[in-house]
Amino acid sequence: MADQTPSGENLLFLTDEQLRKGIEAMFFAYRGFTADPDRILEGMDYGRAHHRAVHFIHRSPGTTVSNLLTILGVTKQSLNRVLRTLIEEGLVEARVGRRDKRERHLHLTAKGQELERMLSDAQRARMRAAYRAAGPQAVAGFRQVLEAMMDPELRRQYQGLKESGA
Amino acid sequence: MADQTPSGENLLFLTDEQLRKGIEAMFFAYRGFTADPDRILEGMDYGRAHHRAVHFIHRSPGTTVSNLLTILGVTKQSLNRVLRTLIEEGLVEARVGRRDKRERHLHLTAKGQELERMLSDAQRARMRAAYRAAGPQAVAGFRQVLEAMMDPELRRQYQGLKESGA
DNA sequence: AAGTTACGTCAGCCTTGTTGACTTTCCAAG
DNA sequence: CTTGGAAAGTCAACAAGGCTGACGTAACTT
Repeated sequence: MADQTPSGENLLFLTDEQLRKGIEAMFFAYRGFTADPDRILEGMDYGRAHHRAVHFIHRSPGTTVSNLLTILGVTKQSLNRVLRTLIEEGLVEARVGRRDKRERHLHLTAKGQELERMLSDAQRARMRAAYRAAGPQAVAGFRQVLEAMMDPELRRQYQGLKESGA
Repeated sequence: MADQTPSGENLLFLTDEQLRKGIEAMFFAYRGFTADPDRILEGMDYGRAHHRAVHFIHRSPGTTVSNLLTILGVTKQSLNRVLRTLIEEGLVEARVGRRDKRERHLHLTAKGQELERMLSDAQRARMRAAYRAAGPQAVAGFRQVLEAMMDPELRRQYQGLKESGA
């Protein structure tokens, strides 16, 4: 219960300096994280917002617009602009719901899947390299800390995506 | 050298599914990461870009404009817009260089430090909670993976920031 | 004296986010 | 069967924060 080493554990990893380094690590790593897809997208008519939509439609085929809205955390006007171009250009198909005809169920077309694969190949290549360099133990820690950083609401969204994997 | 379990190690953490979960974890965690400062900033005249500038000026007092440019990875026009308002509103002071009078050395004023503290307190509180929940082992892994994800150029920038820690 | 560097600035554009207002469609409950 | 509200789409306007290109000035370097 003492102020120092409260549970006999070394708490040096909770110093402000360590926390600041963690913050900066997130900042720089996120830049790397988005760099490859951004590079691929530039020149095409699409951007990061399209990538996100395509990713989650791939991830949960048949998802509805409002589902996607919740996951992406943007307004429907914002999402709609993105979705409209994806549909117009034949990357995404919006099927009217069978049960509830107000809903649109979103699917990637062959062309959409092709783009998704290009983007996620690039992004996974970087993740794979990082994972491999750091090792399984580090990867487990990485995932734990990231999960703990999420808002509870988002954490549930995240965990709800199929194949939660331990 | 076989295709399966190449080094006798368990490589299940490198499956596409695991990599995708990692990608999604980054996405959702980054939202949490920026949420608190964003909340504080909204309503003020500032945004995320101002936060970043203030953070790195605090971190490296006396840094020059072009230094900051490199770290933030934006154009000088973009940074200038942000820096101008920070200087006008008395959060940042730009001192003409003693040795090289072309350079401007950036410092936070008392008012600037006050904002920096508000923002970083909020952001560190979340990091601290996440670190505490995950434990020191996990934190080490977290940092390792993030470093491995950075572009080499950015990794050097990151490591160059004082108090590298381990 | 000439060239280069650091910084600032004007103008204009793009992407991606926001509000607010309104319509259409459709399910479900009274 | 009507009606209330949810789901989706759309128009308009705006803001933040990126970008490019073109210039200007002061100061350092060769």
